[in-house]
Amino acid sequence: MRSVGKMAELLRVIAHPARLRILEELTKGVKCVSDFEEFLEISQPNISQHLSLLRNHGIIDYYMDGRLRCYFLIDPVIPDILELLRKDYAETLPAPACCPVTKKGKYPGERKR
Amino acid sequence: MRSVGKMAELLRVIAHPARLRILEELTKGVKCVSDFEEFLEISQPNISQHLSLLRNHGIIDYYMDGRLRCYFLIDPVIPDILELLRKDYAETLPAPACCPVTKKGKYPGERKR
DNA sequence: GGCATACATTCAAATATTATTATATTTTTA
DNA sequence: TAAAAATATAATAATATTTGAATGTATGCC
Repeated sequence: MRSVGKMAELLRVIAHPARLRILEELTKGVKCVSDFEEFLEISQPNISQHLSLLRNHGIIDYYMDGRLRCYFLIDPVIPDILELLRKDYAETLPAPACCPVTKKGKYPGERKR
Repeated sequence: MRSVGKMAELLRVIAHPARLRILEELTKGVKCVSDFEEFLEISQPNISQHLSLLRNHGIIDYYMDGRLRCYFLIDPVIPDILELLRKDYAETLPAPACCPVTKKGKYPGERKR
């Protein structure tokens, strides 16, 4: 079981639009840096920096193909997280039943929303 | 379908150890601020700051019970994400099949790991 | 009304993240 | 072997996040 610290670290590392798009692409297959340049409107060094961050955290890896670096996903939780994020939830969660569970609480007052 | 920017924003907001612990507790039921003080080793104002951030992003809400604020989850994706993060994955993803999909690539060279 | 409780807000300092620019590295090709 | 291609690294500047300290606000109770 992952610690809360590790969970936070993982989320922090993927919580960036460019990195999410990189990961989305990698769930479809191997991609090299120049492939990413085609659809990310950020500079090449910046793409490399995002890729390095993901690799340093064990989320992706690469192999060499001539002078290309072919990146691919290695962390299996990533496709699952992306699938959840794409999902549409119709409703917010049901409001809690009338009586608060909190230790000090008594009968609930007005809901402020 | 959530935009990549919205996905990143959601992840960024929950990607903090204290906020993850708050959310873990809230998946179990309603909690007020003093309940959180018992297991988070951070100051009361800091707890309030984290709660405000989560509320400003539509992840939690509260109702008043006398002078207690009873917080509860409203974003339905949160329990699902937490469940995924708790899950243990035995293996890393399988390495990609031998031939890179990348446009420019030829036959893969040595894997550098 | 006055005090205590429960909690929020504000401001500032410390720290972390991000993007930019310039430069370096590695491999292929001519 | 020199040049070009593909990519990484380093340094810096801009921005965002986090925390701590002080103070503010609302509610219930005496």
